[in-house]
Order: sequence, then C-alpha cells, then structure tokens
Amino acid sequence: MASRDRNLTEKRILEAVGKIVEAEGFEAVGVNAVASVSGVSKVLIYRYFGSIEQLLAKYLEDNDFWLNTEFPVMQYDNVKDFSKAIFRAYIDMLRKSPALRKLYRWEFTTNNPAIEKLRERREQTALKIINAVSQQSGFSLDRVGGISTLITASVSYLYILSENCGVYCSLEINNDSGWDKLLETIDFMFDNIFD
Amino acid sequence: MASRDRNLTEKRILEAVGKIVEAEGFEAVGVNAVASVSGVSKVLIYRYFGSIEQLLAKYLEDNDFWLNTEFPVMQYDNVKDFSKAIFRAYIDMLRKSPALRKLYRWEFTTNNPAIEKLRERREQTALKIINAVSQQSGFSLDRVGGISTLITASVSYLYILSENCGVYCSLEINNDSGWDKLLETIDFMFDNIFD
DNA sequence: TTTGGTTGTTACCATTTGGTTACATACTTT
DNA sequence: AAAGTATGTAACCAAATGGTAACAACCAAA
Repeated sequence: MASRDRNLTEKRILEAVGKIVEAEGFEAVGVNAVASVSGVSKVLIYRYFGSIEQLLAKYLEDNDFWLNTEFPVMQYDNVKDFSKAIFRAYIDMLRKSPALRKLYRWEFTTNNPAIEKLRERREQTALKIINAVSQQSGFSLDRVGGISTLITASVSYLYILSENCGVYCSLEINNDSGWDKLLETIDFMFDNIFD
Repeated sequence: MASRDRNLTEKRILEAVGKIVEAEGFEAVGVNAVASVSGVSKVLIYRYFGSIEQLLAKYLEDNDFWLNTEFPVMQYDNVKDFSKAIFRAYIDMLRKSPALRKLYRWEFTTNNPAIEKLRERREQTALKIINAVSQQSGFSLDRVGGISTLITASVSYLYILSENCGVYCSLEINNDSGWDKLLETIDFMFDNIFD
C-alpha cells in the first residue's frame, strides 16, 4: 500500500491477523491470507515479524488474553457468591471474545511456545483462585480444583461448539436462553454444595 | 497394490482412514494421505467413494460412534447410582477411543451432513437418558439437562485437550490420577444434589 | 474369440501453500 | 550531491494440495 510507515504497516498486518482469527480462527492465519487481507505484500510480513509463528506470538502478546481480564476479587461476604461470580466472569469473557473462543479451539490442534505460555498463565490464575476459595470454604484443593475444572472446561467446550452447532443436550448454546439455564445450573450446584 | 479385489481395496482405504484419524485426526484425512497410507492409488478412492466427504461419511457409518456404545440401563435401585454410572460410561467411551476424541475435535471446525447426523443421534440418546433420570428423580428436565450438559461437555473438553496438554486446573488429564479426581468430584456433586 | 466392463497405474493438471530473490523507490545522513 | 538504509513490489520458486485423463491389464459373459 506504499505508505512507507513501518509502524502503520505492522499495525495493518496485526489487524489483519485479528480479523482472520475472529472470522475463521488461528488455523486460517497464513502468509497469503494475512497479506491479502492486510493489503501488505507478504515479504514485509517476513521482514517485520520473521515468521507466521512469531507474528501470532506478537498478536497473542498484544491482545493479552487472560491477563487483561479482571476477575472479581474476594469482595463477597460468603464463598458461595464469590464462586458464582467467578464463573459468571469466565462465561462473560468467552461470550464477549470470538478470538478467545478461537484460541481455545486452536489449542486442541497446536503446540508452540506461545500457547505454552498462555497455559502457564492460565494455570497460575486458576491456582490463585482455587487457593483462595479453598481457604475460605474449608474444602480441599482437590475438591475446589475438581469443581473449577468441571465448570470451566464445560463452559469452554460449549462456547467453542456454539460457533458451529446450536444445540447441545437440548440446551440452546447459541443464544442467551441456554446460557441462562446453564448459569442457573451452576448456581444450583453451589447452593447444594455450600450448605 | 494390484490385488484386483474391490472389497479388499475398499477395506484397505477405510483402514487407512482409521489410521490417519486416530493418529492425526479428521483434519489430516486428504486424498494424498489416504492414498499413501493405504498404498492404493488415489484414483480408486474417487472411483469407489466419490469424494473425501463421502469416504469419511462411510467411515463414520462403519465405526458408528455413539450407537454401538451400551449405556447402562436403569438397573440401579436409586437414581444417584444410575447417574454416576452414566457418566462413568461416558468417560470410559472417550478414554478408550482416540477416534472419538478426534471426532469431537473435528466437530469444532467442520459442518457437514455426516456430522449433523451424529449430532442428531447424540441429542436423541441424551434426551432419552435425561427423560429417564428426570422422571425417576423428580428433577425438572432443565435441571437434569443442565447437569448432564455440564458434565459431558467438561469431560469432552478435557479429553480432547489431553492429547495436547497434560494439565488443566492443576489436574493431570493425561493419566488416570486426574480422571479419578474428576470422577470423585462428579460423585461428590451427585451426593450433594440427591439428598 | 471378441466384446464390454472392472480394476489398477502413470502421468498429468490447476491451484494454493510457504518462502525468497531481485529490483525499484524513497528517505536520511554525511 | 552522494551514499547508505529503510520500505515496498513483482516475479518467481518448490512443494503439496485436490482432482482428472489416458492407458494398460485383466476377467467374464456373449
């Protein structure tokens, strides 16, 4: 596009990555695709980012998934409400971000340093929360960890699937009605557990 | 391979599909790959199956996922044990079948008639079980459906992820220890709910 | 034995992929 | 003004993809 502005073209390239990711997922981010969507010749992609891997690493770094999301701090008087809030936040995060859904999908088929790093952060964040809830509730780490796993994994699965499939177990996962029911189920679970 | 036996070469081709699926997933099933793994020239693939889509449809039909798995019939005296057994069976199914794990992964990125059919069957089976449990337990369909969704989606997610990632939420998902903990969590849930 | 259909192989095709070379244009610094 | 560097483009390359055409070998039925 001949703008002769490195910063701008780098921005254009990264924006193109974002567009492709949100529309088709990380699997579709190739040199040719990025070049054509950004309108920048692919030579510059290699020149400025080295490789697609590095370009994606930069993209992930910029849109720092997980780190930018504020999880509700322990500001509730009881653990039950805190727990409910945590998973509400998790659901919200995935609902709002098509890119995050695509990232979780990508994780199923790919292994690279960037993904490893994201996994580590996820583990750290999870551990922190699990520790807090465990201490406050008196439940063992395994107990709290098991429940957290159950819920977050489920939510992730359903959100990824919802992009291709409208119903799972009679639950409408492509509109709010299904998610309301699921939230209600989670609340019900905690109501039963914390008593 | 010049065996001049259509049945045999068809079998060879389908077996090659199976190998590729189990090792690399449905995404990797291409004409060239199938041809080279099976040792059959790709012309015959088109001649006998029409297209890769149809070949995969045949493969899915043959290895009829979901239909061949026996779910524990209501032979327990209480709903709690029955519920626990159901999800144990579900976990077992995914544990034993690499192809099923790959199928669930494939479902995230693909839509075609064959997949739609599998989804329908899954819905039917799920509905049947949910109905049974709902009647026996007195819980509403939404309640039972919600819990079923939560658990099966979670298990599916963790099994798919386990092929690329060893730990999720401090849970070791690539060996039995993690799965034992998850089973224990599920049991705990039901113990709390059914009382 | 000839005819017709089945099975298999080789070679080819267009398209797309990731990746590079060579060159031209501009800007900056000396 | 000259030299050197940063930016951009067009053309090209090898490899792999899905897909087909042409031909050879074989078998069975007429």
